[in-house]
Amino acid sequence: MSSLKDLAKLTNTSISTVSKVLNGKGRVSEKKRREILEAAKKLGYTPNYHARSIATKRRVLTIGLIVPDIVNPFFAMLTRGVQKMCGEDILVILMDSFRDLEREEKLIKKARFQGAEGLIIGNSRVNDELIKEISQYIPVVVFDKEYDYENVVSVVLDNYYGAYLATKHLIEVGCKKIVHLGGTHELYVSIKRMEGYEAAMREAGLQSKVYPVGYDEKKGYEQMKKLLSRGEQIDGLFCMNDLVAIGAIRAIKEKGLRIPDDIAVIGFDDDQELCEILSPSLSSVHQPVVEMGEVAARLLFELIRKEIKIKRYIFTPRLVIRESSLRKR
Amino acid sequence: MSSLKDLAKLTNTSISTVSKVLNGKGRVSEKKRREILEAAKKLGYTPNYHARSIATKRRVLTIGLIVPDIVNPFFAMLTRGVQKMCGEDILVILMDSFRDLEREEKLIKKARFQGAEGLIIGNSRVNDELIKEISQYIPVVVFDKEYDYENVVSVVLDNYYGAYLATKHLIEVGCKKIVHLGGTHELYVSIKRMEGYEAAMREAGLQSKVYPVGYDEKKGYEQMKKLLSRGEQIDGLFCMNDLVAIGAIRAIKEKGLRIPDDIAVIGFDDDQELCEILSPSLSSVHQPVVEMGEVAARLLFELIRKEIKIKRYIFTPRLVIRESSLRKR
DNA sequence: ACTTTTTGAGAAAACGCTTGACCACCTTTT
DNA sequence: AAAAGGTGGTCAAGCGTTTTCTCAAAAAGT
Repeated sequence: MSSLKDLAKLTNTSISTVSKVLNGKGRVSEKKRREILEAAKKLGYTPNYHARSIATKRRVLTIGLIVPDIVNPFFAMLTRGVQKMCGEDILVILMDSFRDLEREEKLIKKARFQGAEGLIIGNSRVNDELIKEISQYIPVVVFDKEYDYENVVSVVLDNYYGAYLATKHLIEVGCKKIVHLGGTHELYVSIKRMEGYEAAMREAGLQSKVYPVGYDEKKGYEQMKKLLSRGEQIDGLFCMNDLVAIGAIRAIKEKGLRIPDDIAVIGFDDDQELCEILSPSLSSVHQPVVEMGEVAARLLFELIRKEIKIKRYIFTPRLVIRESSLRKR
Repeated sequence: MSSLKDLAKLTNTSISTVSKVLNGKGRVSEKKRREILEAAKKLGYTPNYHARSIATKRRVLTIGLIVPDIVNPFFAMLTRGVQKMCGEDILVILMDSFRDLEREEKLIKKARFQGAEGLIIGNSRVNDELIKEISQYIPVVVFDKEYDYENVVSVVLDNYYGAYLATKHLIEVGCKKIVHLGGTHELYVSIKRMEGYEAAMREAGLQSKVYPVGYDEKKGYEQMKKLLSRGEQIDGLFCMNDLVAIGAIRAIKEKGLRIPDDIAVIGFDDDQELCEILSPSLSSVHQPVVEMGEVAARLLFELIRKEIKIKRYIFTPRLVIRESSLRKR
């Protein structure tokens, strides 16, 4: 990499002159200007952003956003919310961990050495110790899990309540044999959703049945197919997210069963565009994701400026009932 | 913001000692160490990343990725591809323009002052002059449009051919009155798709009918509803992307028409997860988006290192036929 | 008690850049 | 011809770090 020094040497001028030419400041003769510009091109000079940044004392605030899967609409919308709050002057470095735990850990550890002054971690599976450690160095906002560390703020949806609402709704439309296709037990979100489901079932005196599945359409399809083919009795299905629900629906249709009459289905996340597009349209527990992203970013800024007031921000979910669960009793 | 200097002053030590403590290097007495750590906490010291970066001469390569809409799966997948190629050590600053032209321009202009050493611009509507100008300062990789500027590389899908393929397919399954729901005329992609459609129609001696619509489900729905309600004769529909197709399908269903028997529909982009989920599943022109993202990133690196060989990289689309167009003649 | 080694701490250069102060030289004015 | 003003350019300080070198003081060895 070439520097101003190199350019100055090459053109027999001083560093300051070169700098002035390149920035269009001060007065410099046309001749020298040309020479310098030419030399710059020849050496392929690029200004060192860091040096400039420190010389001008202009600090560009940079935050890191770590998501497990940017293609998942949930995280895409989260990202959108964060970006909205960041405007044009705060930088967001996006890191997709591809649901790879090892990669996620590396990303988290490296972030602060890469300029991030704060971290928003969407739905993580890394252990608490790492969060604790990293939060000693830079502030962290996490989703869907509450921590009691000083520099960590949680933005969570009340997953328990959302699951409870969904399950109760299924019960109300007359389902008796309600199954829950859940996520892995590593994830706080999954656990809470499972608990909410179980609570509603218990309350109604029904027996709960939980199958850990995963997060995508394929997993939902496979699991549901398996369940149906071994003759499991199901008339209601609460899925841990919309994608799983969609997969399950595919399996149900393939089996020739009707939705919602044979099996009523409800998802979680409420990716509106997706849910409404489907036929039958998919009932789901709505999370105000974009808003959550905005709040996360705002809280992170406050945390960075050390003017934080709260430790967590809880959003309350809302049930969106569509065709997939609207059964006439 | 506090600096090492402040800490040194506060603890009556030197800058170097403070630095050593904070980095756990060299030897420092336990007493001083404590004092310094405490002061650091008190002042809320955060190391200046830029200063460190320049002192250690470690340059973190940073690139900017500008997309019009991260929630759109196309761009989400693009992002994923870019991230894949970037691994853990190259930083991606993501900027969502929210399809706001003004914002997009600002983002592009600012990027280089914010540390980006290269720019990947996904599907832009900004004028060529801006691209030309900015590419004098930092290398640019663009999608879907070919430029003849020195520092710009294009990664494009052969949109013309894709549209041609799709239209021809509709013709082959027996459609006669094929309508194209297109994007705006500002976008190169849209134009190419329209041209491909028109070419195929001309070739078959059919009359083309193009309606500029937009990019999302709602727009597709509204336009199609309008067309149907005014009694337009349609038996085939080529949509400029999947979302528009989905909206159109909703309108068609609402009208009580069958797909593909009354109207065969085909989309563009082939967001697999989405297309397969639908019923009927949606035929679409497939773009290898993730791969395109990877290639874009790779080319950008080469451009930054000035070892670029090519000016553009063309991907050839492939038709994925599913239920929505599979009509028995 | 004297030398040698270890330990703790500071001074200073360097990283690449910006910027205000400064200075020669050349014009123009009076 | 002297003063005043304009050019074109250099010097040097400063931004916040890291890191090597140096040095004094304390600890250990003789």
